[in-house]
This record gives sequence, C-alpha cells and structure tokens, in this order.
Amino acid sequence: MQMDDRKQKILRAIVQDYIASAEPVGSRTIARKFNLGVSPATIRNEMADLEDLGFIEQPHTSAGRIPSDAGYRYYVDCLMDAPKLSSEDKNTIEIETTKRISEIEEVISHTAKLLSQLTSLTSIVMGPQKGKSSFGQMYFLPYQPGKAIMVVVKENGAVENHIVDIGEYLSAEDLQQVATVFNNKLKGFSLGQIKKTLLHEIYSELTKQRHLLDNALSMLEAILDDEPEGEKVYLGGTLNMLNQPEFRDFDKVKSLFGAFEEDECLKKLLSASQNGLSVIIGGENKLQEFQDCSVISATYRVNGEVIGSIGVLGPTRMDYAKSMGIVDFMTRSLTDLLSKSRKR
Amino acid sequence: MQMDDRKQKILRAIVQDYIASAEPVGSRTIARKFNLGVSPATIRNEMADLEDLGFIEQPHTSAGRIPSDAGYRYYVDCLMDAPKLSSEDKNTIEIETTKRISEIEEVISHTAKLLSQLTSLTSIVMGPQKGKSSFGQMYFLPYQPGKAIMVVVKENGAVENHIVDIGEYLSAEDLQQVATVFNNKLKGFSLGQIKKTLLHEIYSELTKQRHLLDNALSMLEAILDDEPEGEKVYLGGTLNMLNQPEFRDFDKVKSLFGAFEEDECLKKLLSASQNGLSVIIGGENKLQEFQDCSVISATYRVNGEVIGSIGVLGPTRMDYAKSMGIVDFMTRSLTDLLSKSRKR
DNA sequence: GTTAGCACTCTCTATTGATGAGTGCTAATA
DNA sequence: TATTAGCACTCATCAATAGAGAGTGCTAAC
Repeated sequence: MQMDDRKQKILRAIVQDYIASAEPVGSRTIARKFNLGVSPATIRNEMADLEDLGFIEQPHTSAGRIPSDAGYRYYVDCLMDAPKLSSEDKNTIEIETTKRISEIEEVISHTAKLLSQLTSLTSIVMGPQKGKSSFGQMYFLPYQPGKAIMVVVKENGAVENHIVDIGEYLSAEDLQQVATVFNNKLKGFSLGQIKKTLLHEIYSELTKQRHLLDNALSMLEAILDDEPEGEKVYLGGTLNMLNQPEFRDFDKVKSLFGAFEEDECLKKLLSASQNGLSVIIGGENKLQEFQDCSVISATYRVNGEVIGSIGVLGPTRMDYAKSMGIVDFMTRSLTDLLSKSRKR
Repeated sequence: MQMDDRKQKILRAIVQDYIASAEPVGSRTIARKFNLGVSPATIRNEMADLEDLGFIEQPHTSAGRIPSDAGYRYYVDCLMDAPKLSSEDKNTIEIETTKRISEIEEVISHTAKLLSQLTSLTSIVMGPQKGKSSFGQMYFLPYQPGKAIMVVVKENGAVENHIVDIGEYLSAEDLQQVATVFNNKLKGFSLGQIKKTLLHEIYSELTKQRHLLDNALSMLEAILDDEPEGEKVYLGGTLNMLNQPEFRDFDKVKSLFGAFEEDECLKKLLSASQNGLSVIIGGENKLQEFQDCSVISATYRVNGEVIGSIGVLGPTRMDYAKSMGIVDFMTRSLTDLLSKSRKR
C-alpha cells in the first residue's frame, strides 16, 4: 500500500484538525471541514489504510483518529506548509530584539520570554556554552582586605565577576602581575583547555616569583571551580504547558515540572540540534518525561561559531509550521544581534 | 463561653491531626489517638463549642472538623510547642551554610534551595534590597572600542558589572576621572538618594570638564536604568506545592504558579515581616492567589542592617512549629554568615 | 458533667442506563 | 472497480441511583 495523493490530503487534514482541536478527528468532520469531494465512507476506508500504515491511531474503538508520532513526522517532513511566521510576529521579534540590551545573559533570558510568548509554548534557551567559550582577559580589583574582585572577560563578550580569596600578602602590584601572566598565557584558550594543559605552565611561570605562588594557586582553583560544569539554561512560559489539555493530568504535570528543574534534562533536550532546525517528535525523544512532547530547536552563532541553542517544547500536538517559523527566525535575529554587537 | 483547658487540648489535637493527615478530624479519631480520658461524645460537645467560637469548621454536615484561619492563629499564638527544629535539620543547615561561598547571590539562591528541602514547602528568598543598598565604589575596565565594563561594588559587598556605552572619545584617564568623581560623591549613598539629590551635583562637577560631560551623562543613565526597580526574588521547591492535597485542583495550581512568575506578588508576600518571625495565615493574606496559603517569613541582616527576607509558603495546613523553627534558625545563620564574611 | 445509643446527614463509590459519536462491513451504485 | 449509503456495533461520557461509611447532634441514662 502506498501513500497516494488523497491519503496525504486526509492525513494532513487529520493532523491539522487535531492540532487545532485536541480532539480525535472523525471521518464526518473531515468530510465537512475539508472539501475533499468524497463521502465520509470513503474517508473511513482511507483512514483504515492510514492506520495500517502506522500514521494514525484510535484512542478507542469508537473514537476518531489521532496522528501517531510517525504521522506527525510524515506531516512535518512532507505535508506541512513551509514554516511561516506572521508579519505581526516578525515585527514583534524585530522590535524586541533591537531594543538595545547590553549583556548577553540579558539577551538570552529576554529571548526565552519572547519565544514562549509568541508560541504559547514553553521555551528553552541555552546560553553561551561556557565550556566552549574562550578566555579573553582578566582584571583584579581591590575588594576587602584579603579578597579581590576578579573580573573575567570571555572572548564572546560575556563578563563575569567573582570574589576570590587572596590571603593577606598580595599587594596591588602582585595582583597586576598575576593578571598579566594569565592574560598572556590564556588568551584565546577555552576553559576546558586551560584546565588540562595550561595550568602547570602558569604554575611554573609563577614559581619564579615564589612569594606569589601560594596565593595565586588558590585563585586559580577559585576560577576553575566557580565555573559551573555546563551552560546556563533559561526557561520561559512553563505555565503555558498547564493550558494544554494533554497536561490536565497531575502526574504528568509533576514529572514535567520536575524535569524543568533539572538543568541536565533540558540540556539534553536541546543537544539534538547540531545545526539548522531540528524537530524531535514524541517518542523520538529519549527522555521519559518528554515522551508526550515535541521539541523544536536550533543553534545560534556569534561570528560563525555556534555558542548556544534555543528551542520550544510543547505537546506532540503542536502547531509545527508556526513554531518552526518562529524558532527559525528568532535564531537568525539572535545570531544577527549578537554578531552585530560584537563588531562595534 | 471561654476556652478552658480541655477545649485547648482538643483544638490542638484537631490542628495537629489535620496538619498530619489533611483529612477532616472526627471526634472518634481524637478520642482514639489523643488520650484525653473522655469519650467521643464529650469531645463532640466541646467541638460544637469550638465551632461556635469560630476556631474550627465543618466542610459539610457529616464530616469531621478542620481548623479555621482563626483556629490556626490561636494554635500558633497559644497552643503550639515552641518552634523547634530537629538536630538533624540543624546540622544540615550548619554544614550547608558554612560551605564557603563567595558571592551574596549564590548564598541567597543556595538558601532558597535548602529552605525548601528542609520544609518540603516552597521557599521565597528576597535578596539584598538594591534600593536600600548603598553605593560603595566603582571601576571602569576597557571592553571594546566605545564600550567599557562598569564594576559597581555596593556597601553590602555585592558586586555587579554592566556594559556601558562610552562613545568614541573617552580615554582610560577620562574614565578614571569619572570614576573618581563618582566614588567621592556617592560613597555611602543609596541608589534612591543618588537619583534624587546627587545627580545634579555630579553634573555640575563634571561640567567643569566639558569634554567628559556628554558621555558621562549617558553612563549615569545606564547605571540608574540598569538598576532594576526592586530586589531579586528566589524561589525554591515550587514543585512541593503539587504534592499538597489542597492543590490537587488545576485552577488553583494555575493561579498559584502564575503568581510565582510575578516577582511583585512574591515581594508583597514577604514584605509583612518587618522584624523577627512573622506568620500570615490564610485569609490574613491580602493577595487573592494565596488565600489558601500561609507564609512564615523573617528578615536577615548584615551588620545590624536589614537587607532582605526569607520565608516559606505552604498550604494553610502546614507544620507551623517545624517551619517556624527552620526559618528562624536559617535567618540567624544567614545573618551570621553574611556578617562574618563581611568582617574578614 | 459525662456517656451510650441512635437516627440522621452527607460524601464517596460503584452501578446502571441512555446518549451520541464514530467505526467497519455489506450491498447497491456509477 | 471505485465510491457511497445504510446499518449494526462499540465505546466513552454523563446523569441518575443506590449502598456503604463516617461523623454528627440529640436524648436519655448514668
């Protein structure tokens, strides 16, 4: 049995109607709403075929059909209108992203909010991958006796400050000296590389200045320890999930919101998209908690280099065309925005 | 009618049993579980009296009784065992809070997590009140052409960095000069005060150095604009609310989680506690969304000055003695920790 | 003042039956 | 041969009903 034109039309009708209504779609409904020029009985026959092919399923004997994961997949791959976004949404994105915002973190969290607003789904935005970000420069500023503020500028423009213990014996010049060594040795290296290969090099350099060493070492540790394992993840519109009829079930909500609190889970969700727009549908997802969800994600770049990803999470029954359009456009404008702001 | 000793014992029994079981408490249950030496019938009579006094109520004719807000209030004020915390919890708090953490923000968010863990409730922690925090020092660091990193150290020890536009024309010395003016003029003033009274003073001072003024002004604006209105609020254990039987209701969950996303709401919740330990029970709360909740909160200090508050939010039926014990102790150790770290 | 006994109330759960949406099959039709 | 009309059948949903159980309030006895 093959997918002919009519089967495709019917499958598309089922998916679209189910996306809109969240109710199983019957043959009669299709005949009425979509003008296919055939009777419900014919549609029933075709639907039986589509069920055999695995694209739709029946929740119970006397209900209409709902798309299976395979059905959604076929829809996304072959039947769907090209991802599109309304000029209204486009406008909003352009206005919102051109509002001058100075810090990357703010841009990111702002993006998460905007994304969830536009899609009515839950948005997940992964900030610059710190492990991959490279060291740019560092400064030490006086803070309190025995402590200093260490300001680290990454190559991607992110700025972080940490309080570090410096012991009692370091003067401002000593600190300056340490910073100089760091800046010379580390510029351009990722923090991962720093940890592995460069640590002992600095160590030996500083050995020459015996009196600095002991305290400098604790600083080094502080730098690397304070650096969290992975990237920061921002969520937006988690509440939107509560509006979806498929989550009118307490246990589902609990396990879902539980997963939301685990950064690791969210990172895994986004990790699929290596490049371009990625769509993961229902059971294609390996994470138990998200088997009833679909994820649309994409990576964004700064100056050509992938530094993070954004995505939306929703019920399997989501408006793929719209969501994909928004995620795609958002990725582009984020990439634009970040690259532009770096050039200035 | 007066509260005699037996009435008090019965009321305490009702509150405690209801806290534990979340089920209306019947006369028979009390006679069985609490050895009052009287029969269920007698207890029934007393319960009728307690209901007349407004301390308990019946969800429906043939159910047991549950405490009213007034009942909880009486319990907390007069009947409850002194707020107490297990030596186990005490230990956890002491170990967790003495882990060396350098930045105030980290301490705060860590506190929120710990608090919700120990109480199985939702924790709300309000960070240092920025409006009330005072300016300490500022530095400018080179960033990119036309931009600088502005590092602001508050008097309470918090450090923030912002990227500011400086236009094309400012040299490092110019920046240094501006910073010096700021540091001299502003040290010790709250940001509120800065905005109102000192702005024109600096303005006039900088007027003397004409070439700096235009650009310095935009920086000033950046400083004050970047400063958010209020304090940052941290939530922990919001999921715990889903485990409470009183929130097995979708509309409640939705409005509750909606309120969680509004920082303003949460701030209002905590604002009650001006000093010491404050307990707000059910309807005493003015916010619609939290009428079924109680809030226990307290303020913490750095060097005698109140800089924030912590609290827990739970269903009206919460274990007040335990929660109050934990919040109280936590406040103290937070105060200790922050004050100690400031002295070093 | 306390208690035992009992009728009464009300929630909760399970059962039942009616309704309606939707299917699958068969036979008639183009 | 493909399509369609007709019809019996299935199953979820909803409302009504009955029975069980928990708990009360009242009365009368202790």
